[in-house]
Amino acid sequence: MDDKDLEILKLVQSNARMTAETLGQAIGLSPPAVQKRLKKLRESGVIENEIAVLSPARLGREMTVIVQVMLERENRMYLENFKRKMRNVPAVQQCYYTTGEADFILVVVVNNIKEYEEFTQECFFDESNVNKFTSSIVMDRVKVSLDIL
Amino acid sequence: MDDKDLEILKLVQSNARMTAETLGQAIGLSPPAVQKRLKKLRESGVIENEIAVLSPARLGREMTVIVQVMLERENRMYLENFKRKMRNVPAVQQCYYTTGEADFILVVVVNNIKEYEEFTQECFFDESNVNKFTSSIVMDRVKVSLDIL
DNA sequence: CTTGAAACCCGCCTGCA
DNA sequence: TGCAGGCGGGTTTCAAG
Repeated sequence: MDDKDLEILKLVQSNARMTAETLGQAIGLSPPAVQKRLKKLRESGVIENEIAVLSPARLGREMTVIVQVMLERENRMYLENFKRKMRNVPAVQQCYYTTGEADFILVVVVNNIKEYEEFTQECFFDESNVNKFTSSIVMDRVKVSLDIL
Repeated sequence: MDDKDLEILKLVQSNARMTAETLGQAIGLSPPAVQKRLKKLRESGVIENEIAVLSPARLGREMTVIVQVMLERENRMYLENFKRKMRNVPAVQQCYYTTGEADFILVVVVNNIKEYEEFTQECFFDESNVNKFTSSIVMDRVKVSLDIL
């Protein structure tokens, strides 16, 4: 992990389709050298995976909601149950276990308000440990990225 | 956009490195056919881009904070200023303009608490229109994905 | 760096609606 | 007749020596 690796990461985190040749001339390295570095970065887990980012709008996913969830009881079993549920529900794009007022903060993506209502029914009312939750409707997805460099 | 396209999207949204051949035999299509569909999906913007997902832990980005921001004044110019700022600050991974108590909800990724303090100084105190903000420290990134299918 | 193998891209042709 | 799938070429990219 040196500066060259970091430069490669900075580039591929916003575009994974760059060829080794393009990357190479951007940072001053031969294509095979770049490929070897990429291979190591993937194997070591620095690059976790490579994904296609889809357009929510083009696919009818018009609605994003950020939800703060307060649980009833906070013992370990309930926490794990809730986490497992979140991982398995497709509408939940992101789930964070946090300090502060809320126990969990979610980013939920659905087609419309009806689907959101169904989601809350399934996850927050039925057989659940949720005490309270507050929903914030997203009016503008100002910035959405996973870049960390 | 038919079922085959949707199947392709479902696969590539979690792994963009699948070859056209692999995709083809998963959904019953020849490799060239898959490539043509991918090309169209990219050109039409259904696939916005393809990115490498990096490991925050491996890169020292140990700290994720979810921030709710209430602005002082909500007129258009201040909103746009704030949005522009968020887009330009690298620590801000995500920024949503929302209904509800908070005007904006942010996902911020930093190395440590000191960097977070610097971030708040830069974005919330100096020459800014921020009335109040609350920080929730993330203890567990239970689920982080961009999948929408 | 060089080489062999594999994946991708671009024609053309065919079949079907 | 127009659109989508399949096949073949050449070209680029990838991966091992």
